[in-house]
Amino acid sequence: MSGQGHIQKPSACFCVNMRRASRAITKIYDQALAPSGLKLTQYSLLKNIDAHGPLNTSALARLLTLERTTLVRNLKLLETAGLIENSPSPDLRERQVSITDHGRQTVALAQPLWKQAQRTMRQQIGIEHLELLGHLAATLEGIAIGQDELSA
Amino acid sequence: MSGQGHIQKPSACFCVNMRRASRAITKIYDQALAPSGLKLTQYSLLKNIDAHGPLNTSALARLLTLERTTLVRNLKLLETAGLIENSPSPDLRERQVSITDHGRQTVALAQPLWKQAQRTMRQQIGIEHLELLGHLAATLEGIAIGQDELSA
DNA sequence: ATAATTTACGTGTATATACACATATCACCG
DNA sequence: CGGTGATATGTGTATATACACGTAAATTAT
Repeated sequence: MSGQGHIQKPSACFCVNMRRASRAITKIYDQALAPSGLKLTQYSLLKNIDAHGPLNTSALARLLTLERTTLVRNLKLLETAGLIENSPSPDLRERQVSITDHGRQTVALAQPLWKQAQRTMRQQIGIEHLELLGHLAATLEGIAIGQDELSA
Repeated sequence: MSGQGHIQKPSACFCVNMRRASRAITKIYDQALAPSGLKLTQYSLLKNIDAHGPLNTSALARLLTLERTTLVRNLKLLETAGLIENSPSPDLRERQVSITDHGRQTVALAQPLWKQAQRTMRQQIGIEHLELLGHLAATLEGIAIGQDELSA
Protein backbone atom coordinates (compact mmCIF):
# COMPACT_ATOMS: atom_id res chain seq x y z
CA MET A 1 0.00 0.00 0.00
CA SER A 2 1.00 3.61 -0.49
CA GLY A 3 -2.12 5.27 0.82
CA GLN A 4 -0.44 6.83 3.83
CA GLY A 5 1.29 9.84 2.42
CA HIS A 6 -1.79 11.74 1.34
CA ILE A 7 -1.24 15.45 1.68
CA GLN A 8 -3.71 17.37 3.77
CA LYS A 9 -5.35 20.48 2.43
CA PRO A 10 -4.58 23.64 4.39
CA SER A 11 -7.23 24.64 6.86
CA ALA A 12 -9.13 27.88 6.41
CA CYS A 13 -7.89 28.83 9.87
CA PHE A 14 -4.53 30.59 9.91
CA CYS A 15 -3.94 29.55 13.47
CA VAL A 16 -4.60 25.89 12.76
CA ASN A 17 -2.15 26.01 9.86
CA MET A 18 0.48 27.68 11.97
CA ARG A 19 0.09 25.09 14.69
CA ARG A 20 0.28 22.27 12.16
CA ALA A 21 3.44 23.75 10.75
CA SER A 22 4.86 24.18 14.22
CA ARG A 23 4.21 20.57 15.14
CA ALA A 24 5.75 19.35 11.90
CA ILE A 25 8.91 21.43 12.09
CA THR A 26 9.36 20.54 15.74
CA LYS A 27 9.25 16.89 14.84
CA ILE A 28 11.90 17.39 12.19
CA TYR A 29 14.25 19.20 14.55
CA ASP A 30 13.61 16.81 17.42
CA GLN A 31 14.46 13.87 15.19
CA ALA A 32 17.58 15.60 13.98
CA LEU A 33 18.71 16.32 17.53
CA ALA A 34 17.78 12.91 18.91
CA PRO A 35 21.36 11.56 18.97
CA SER A 36 22.27 14.36 21.38
CA GLY A 37 19.48 13.44 23.78
CA LEU A 38 18.06 16.95 23.48
CA LYS A 39 14.78 18.14 22.08
CA LEU A 40 14.74 21.36 20.07
CA THR A 41 13.33 23.30 22.99
CA GLN A 42 16.09 22.14 25.26
CA TYR A 43 18.82 22.73 22.74
CA SER A 44 17.59 26.24 22.19
CA LEU A 45 17.57 27.00 25.89
CA LEU A 46 20.98 25.50 26.47
CA LYS A 47 22.51 27.34 23.55
CA ASN A 48 21.13 30.65 24.75
CA ILE A 49 22.32 30.13 28.28
CA ASP A 50 25.72 29.27 26.92
CA ALA A 51 25.79 32.33 24.70
CA HIS A 52 24.34 34.93 27.04
CA GLY A 53 26.24 33.88 30.08
CA PRO A 54 24.82 33.50 33.56
CA LEU A 55 21.52 35.31 33.82
CA ASN A 56 18.34 35.06 35.81
CA THR A 57 15.15 33.36 34.74
CA SER A 58 13.15 36.49 34.10
CA ALA A 59 15.82 37.97 31.89
CA LEU A 60 16.04 34.75 29.94
CA ALA A 61 12.28 34.64 29.56
CA ARG A 62 12.29 38.15 28.13
CA LEU A 63 15.19 37.32 25.86
CA LEU A 64 13.37 34.33 24.40
CA THR A 65 9.84 35.73 24.56
CA LEU A 66 8.89 32.71 26.61
CA GLU A 67 6.38 32.65 29.42
CA ARG A 68 8.45 32.75 32.58
CA THR A 69 6.71 29.90 34.35
CA THR A 70 7.03 27.76 31.24
CA LEU A 71 10.71 28.49 31.27
CA VAL A 72 11.01 27.48 34.91
CA ARG A 73 9.72 23.98 34.17
CA ASN A 74 11.87 23.63 31.07
CA LEU A 75 14.96 24.69 32.97
CA LYS A 76 14.29 22.12 35.64
CA LEU A 77 14.76 19.37 33.06
CA LEU A 78 18.13 20.75 32.03
CA GLU A 79 19.15 21.09 35.65
CA THR A 80 18.12 17.53 36.46
CA ALA A 81 20.18 16.38 33.49
CA GLY A 82 23.15 18.30 34.88
CA LEU A 83 23.40 20.57 31.87
CA ILE A 84 22.86 23.81 33.74
CA GLU A 85 23.19 25.16 37.25
CA ASN A 86 20.76 27.30 39.16
CA SER A 87 22.81 29.16 41.76
CA PRO A 88 21.99 31.97 44.19
CA SER A 89 22.81 35.57 43.48
CA PRO A 90 23.80 38.61 45.56
CA ASP A 91 20.28 39.85 44.88
CA LEU A 92 18.43 37.33 46.98
CA ARG A 93 15.35 37.52 44.83
CA GLU A 94 17.00 36.08 41.81
CA ARG A 95 19.04 33.04 40.90
CA GLN A 96 21.73 32.84 38.26
CA VAL A 97 21.36 30.22 35.57
CA SER A 98 24.58 29.05 34.00
CA ILE A 99 25.74 26.23 31.77
CA THR A 100 27.87 23.39 33.12
CA ASP A 101 30.78 21.64 31.48
CA HIS A 102 28.49 18.77 30.68
CA GLY A 103 26.10 21.28 29.16
CA ARG A 104 28.86 22.71 26.98
CA GLN A 105 29.84 19.26 25.81
CA THR A 106 26.25 18.49 24.94
CA VAL A 107 25.91 21.71 22.97
CA ALA A 108 29.05 20.83 21.06
CA LEU A 109 27.53 17.47 20.25
CA ALA A 110 24.14 18.85 19.28
CA GLN A 111 25.20 21.86 17.27
CA PRO A 112 26.18 19.98 14.08
CA LEU A 113 22.88 18.13 14.21
CA TRP A 114 21.00 21.39 14.48
CA LYS A 115 23.00 22.90 11.62
CA GLN A 116 22.11 19.95 9.46
CA ALA A 117 18.44 20.52 10.19
CA GLN A 118 18.83 24.18 9.29
CA ARG A 119 20.45 23.21 6.00
CA THR A 120 17.63 20.80 5.24
CA MET A 121 15.12 23.55 5.87
CA ARG A 122 16.94 25.98 3.59
CA GLN A 123 17.02 23.38 0.84
CA GLN A 124 13.44 22.22 1.17
CA ILE A 125 11.69 25.47 2.06
CA GLY A 126 13.93 28.24 0.85
CA ILE A 127 15.47 31.06 2.79
CA GLU A 128 12.91 33.73 1.82
CA HIS A 129 10.01 31.88 3.35
CA LEU A 130 12.04 30.89 6.38
CA GLU A 131 13.16 34.40 7.13
CA LEU A 132 9.58 35.47 6.99
CA LEU A 133 8.88 33.39 10.08
CA GLY A 134 11.06 35.54 12.30
CA HIS A 135 9.27 38.71 11.31
CA LEU A 136 5.94 36.97 11.56
CA ALA A 137 6.65 35.93 15.15
CA ALA A 138 7.57 39.47 16.13
CA THR A 139 4.51 40.92 14.41
CA LEU A 140 2.15 38.45 16.03
CA GLU A 141 3.66 39.07 19.44
CA GLY A 142 3.11 42.75 18.83
CA ILE A 143 -0.57 42.16 18.19
CA ALA A 144 -1.01 40.06 21.31
CA ILE A 145 0.91 42.47 23.48
CA GLY A 146 -1.00 45.34 21.99
CA GLN A 147 -4.23 43.82 23.24
CA ASP A 148 -2.78 43.49 26.73
CA GLU A 149 -1.62 47.05 26.88
CA LEU A 150 -4.99 48.44 25.98
CA SER A 151 -5.99 47.81 29.56
CA ALA A 152 -2.78 49.22 31.02
CA MET B 1 7.83 53.40 31.93
CA SER B 2 7.41 52.03 28.42
CA GLY B 3 10.23 49.52 28.41
CA GLN B 4 8.01 46.43 28.12
CA GLY B 5 7.12 46.34 24.47
CA HIS B 6 10.59 45.80 23.15
CA ILE B 7 10.51 43.69 20.02
CA GLN B 8 12.59 40.56 20.02
CA LYS B 9 14.98 39.84 17.23
CA PRO B 10 14.21 36.70 15.26
CA SER B 11 16.24 33.68 16.28
CA ALA B 12 18.63 32.09 13.86
CA CYS B 13 16.69 28.88 14.35
CA PHE B 14 13.75 28.45 12.00
CA CYS B 15 12.06 26.08 14.38
CA VAL B 16 12.34 28.48 17.29
CA ASN B 17 10.80 31.23 15.20
CA MET B 18 7.98 29.00 14.08
CA ARG B 19 7.23 27.99 17.63
CA ARG B 20 7.32 31.61 18.78
CA ALA B 21 4.90 32.51 16.03
CA SER B 22 2.68 29.59 16.91
CA ARG B 23 2.52 30.58 20.56
CA ALA B 24 1.72 34.17 19.65
CA ILE B 25 -1.02 33.42 17.16
CA THR B 26 -2.56 30.86 19.49
CA LYS B 27 -2.77 33.49 22.18
CA ILE B 28 -4.53 35.87 19.82
CA TYR B 29 -7.11 33.30 18.77
CA ASP B 30 -7.62 32.01 22.30
CA GLN B 31 -8.29 35.53 23.50
CA ALA B 32 -10.69 36.15 20.64
CA LEU B 33 -12.59 32.94 21.40
CA ALA B 34 -12.59 33.39 25.17
CA PRO B 35 -16.23 34.61 25.38
CA SER B 36 -17.32 31.26 23.91
CA GLY B 37 -15.43 29.28 26.55
CA LEU B 38 -13.44 27.51 23.84
CA LYS B 39 -9.78 27.56 23.05
CA LEU B 40 -8.71 27.60 19.42
CA THR B 41 -7.84 23.92 19.53
CA GLN B 42 -11.25 23.02 20.82
CA TYR B 43 -13.10 25.26 18.40
CA SER B 44 -11.24 23.72 15.50
CA LEU B 45 -12.08 20.21 16.63
CA LEU B 46 -15.71 21.00 17.25
CA LYS B 47 -16.10 22.76 13.92
CA ASN B 48 -14.60 19.83 12.06
CA ILE B 49 -16.76 17.29 13.84
CA ASP B 50 -19.76 19.41 12.99
CA ALA B 51 -18.78 19.71 9.35
CA HIS B 52 -17.60 16.17 8.64
CA GLY B 53 -20.38 14.44 10.45
CA PRO B 54 -20.01 11.47 12.77
CA LEU B 55 -16.66 9.82 12.27
CA ASN B 56 -14.19 7.78 14.28
CA THR B 57 -11.14 9.07 16.07
CA SER B 58 -8.57 7.70 13.67
CA ALA B 59 -10.30 9.22 10.66
CA LEU B 60 -10.51 12.57 12.41
CA ALA B 61 -6.84 12.38 13.32
CA ARG B 62 -5.92 11.77 9.70
CA LEU B 63 -8.21 14.54 8.56
CA LEU B 64 -6.56 17.04 10.88
CA THR B 65 -3.04 15.65 10.73
CA LEU B 66 -3.14 15.34 14.48
CA GLU B 67 -1.51 12.63 16.52
CA ARG B 68 -4.29 10.22 17.36
CA THR B 69 -3.53 9.94 21.05
CA THR B 70 -3.35 13.70 21.30
CA LEU B 71 -6.75 13.86 19.72
CA VAL B 72 -8.17 11.36 22.20
CA ARG B 73 -7.27 13.60 25.13
CA ASN B 74 -8.55 16.72 23.41
CA LEU B 75 -11.84 15.04 22.58
CA LYS B 76 -12.29 14.01 26.18
CA LEU B 77 -12.51 17.67 27.17
CA LEU B 78 -15.22 18.33 24.60
CA GLU B 79 -17.10 15.26 25.73
CA THR B 80 -16.89 16.26 29.39
CA ALA B 81 -18.25 19.66 28.44
CA GLY B 82 -21.15 17.94 26.67
CA LEU B 83 -20.21 19.36 23.27
CA ILE B 84 -19.69 16.01 21.55
CA GLU B 85 -20.74 12.42 21.97
CA ASN B 86 -18.63 9.30 21.69
CA SER B 87 -20.96 6.46 20.77
CA PRO B 88 -20.37 2.84 19.74
CA SER B 89 -20.35 1.71 16.13
CA PRO B 90 -21.33 -1.47 14.24
CA ASP B 91 -17.61 -2.05 13.79
CA LEU B 92 -16.81 -2.86 17.38
CA ARG B 93 -13.27 -1.55 17.10
CA GLU B 94 -14.29 1.99 16.50
CA ARG B 95 -16.50 4.63 18.11
CA GLN B 96 -18.41 7.37 16.33
CA VAL B 97 -17.77 10.93 17.41
CA SER B 98 -20.60 13.36 16.79
CA ILE B 99 -21.54 16.87 17.81
CA THR B 100 -24.38 17.52 20.27
CA ASP B 101 -26.98 20.27 20.20
CA HIS B 102 -25.05 22.06 22.87
CA GLY B 103 -21.98 21.71 20.69
CA ARG B 104 -23.78 23.22 17.71
CA GLN B 105 -24.95 26.13 19.81
CA THR B 106 -21.42 26.71 21.02
CA VAL B 107 -20.07 26.66 17.47
CA ALA B 108 -22.70 29.20 16.47
CA LEU B 109 -21.54 31.40 19.34
CA ALA B 110 -17.84 30.98 18.64
CA GLN B 111 -17.85 31.28 14.88
CA PRO B 112 -18.23 35.08 14.69
CA LEU B 113 -15.40 35.43 17.21
CA TRP B 114 -13.20 33.23 15.08
CA LYS B 115 -14.11 35.16 11.94
CA GLN B 116 -13.15 38.38 13.63
CA ALA B 117 -9.75 36.91 14.49
CA GLN B 118 -9.32 35.85 10.88
CA ARG B 119 -10.15 39.37 9.73
CA THR B 120 -7.63 40.82 12.15
CA MET B 121 -4.99 38.48 10.80
CA ARG B 122 -5.72 39.43 7.21
CA GLN B 123 -5.48 43.09 8.08
CA GLN B 124 -2.34 42.87 10.17
CA ILE B 125 -0.41 40.19 8.31
CA GLY B 126 -1.79 40.10 4.81
CA ILE B 127 -3.33 37.23 2.94
CA GLU B 128 -0.24 36.28 0.93
CA HIS B 129 1.84 35.53 3.97
CA LEU B 130 -1.04 33.79 5.69
CA GLU B 131 -1.77 31.50 2.79
CA LEU B 132 1.85 30.55 2.78
CA LEU B 133 1.35 28.91 6.16
CA GLY B 134 -0.98 26.26 4.82
CA HIS B 135 1.47 25.17 2.16
CA LEU B 136 4.31 25.36 4.63
CA ALA B 137 2.53 22.98 7.00
CA ALA B 138 1.93 20.46 4.24
CA THR B 139 5.50 20.70 3.01
CA LEU B 140 6.95 20.25 6.48
CA GLU B 141 4.71 17.28 7.16
CA GLY B 142 5.94 15.82 3.91
CA ILE B 143 9.53 16.11 5.08
CA ALA B 144 8.82 14.48 8.43
CA ILE B 145 6.72 11.73 6.93
CA GLY B 146 9.36 11.22 4.32
CA GLN B 147 11.87 10.40 7.03
CA ASP B 148 9.49 7.87 8.52
CA GLU B 149 8.87 6.13 5.24
CA LEU B 150 12.54 5.64 4.54
CA SER B 151 12.38 2.78 7.01
CA ALA B 152 9.13 1.37 5.63
C1' DA C 1 -11.06 -22.35 9.44
C1' DT C 2 -6.96 -20.85 11.47
C1' DA C 3 -3.01 -17.87 11.43
C1' DA C 4 -1.06 -13.49 10.36
C1' DT C 5 -1.70 -8.77 9.53
C1' DT C 6 -3.98 -4.58 9.82
C1' DT C 7 -6.81 -1.29 12.09
C1' DA C 8 -8.82 1.13 16.05
C1' DC C 9 -8.67 2.39 20.64
C1' DG C 10 -7.08 3.91 25.14
C1' DT C 11 -3.46 4.57 28.90
C1' DG C 12 1.14 5.58 30.96
C1' DT C 13 4.56 8.75 30.86
C1' DA C 14 7.00 12.92 29.62
C1' DT C 15 7.45 17.48 27.76
C1' DA C 16 5.75 22.25 26.50
C1' DT C 17 2.77 25.83 27.41
C1' DA C 18 0.15 29.35 30.12
C1' DC C 19 -2.71 31.51 33.75
C1' DA C 20 -3.63 32.45 38.59
C1' DC C 21 -1.57 32.87 42.97
C1' DA C 22 1.43 33.40 46.80
C1' DT C 23 5.90 34.88 48.59
C1' DA C 24 10.19 37.15 49.19
C1' DT C 25 13.27 40.86 48.30
C1' DC C 26 14.63 45.23 46.58
C1' DA C 27 14.29 50.20 45.66
C1' DC C 28 12.37 54.35 46.77
C1' DC C 29 9.73 57.76 49.26
C1' DG C 30 8.09 60.32 53.07
C1' DC D 1 12.83 53.84 59.64
C1' DG D 2 8.59 52.01 57.86
C1' DG D 3 5.46 51.64 54.00
C1' DT D 4 4.61 51.01 49.04
C1' DG D 5 5.25 49.45 44.66
C1' DA D 6 8.13 46.95 41.53
C1' DT D 7 10.69 42.75 40.65
C1' DA D 8 12.00 37.76 40.89
C1' DT D 9 10.72 33.21 41.92
C1' DG D 10 8.09 29.04 42.37
C1' DT D 11 3.71 26.10 42.60
C1' DG D 12 -1.08 24.53 41.46
C1' DT D 13 -3.82 23.52 37.80
C1' DA D 14 -5.15 22.80 33.07
C1' DT D 15 -4.40 22.06 28.24
C1' DA D 16 -1.72 20.39 24.08
C1' DT D 17 1.44 17.32 22.29
C1' DA D 18 3.73 12.85 21.28
C1' DC D 19 5.86 8.28 21.92
C1' DA D 20 5.65 3.56 23.67
C1' DC D 21 2.60 -0.05 24.86
C1' DG D 22 -1.10 -3.22 25.20
C1' DT D 23 -5.60 -4.94 23.62
C1' DA D 24 -9.43 -6.00 20.78
C1' DA D 25 -11.73 -6.56 16.50
C1' DA D 26 -11.73 -6.96 11.53
C1' DT D 27 -9.36 -8.39 7.34
C1' DT D 28 -6.47 -11.09 4.65
C1' DA D 29 -3.67 -14.90 3.65
C1' DT D 30 -2.78 -19.79 3.94
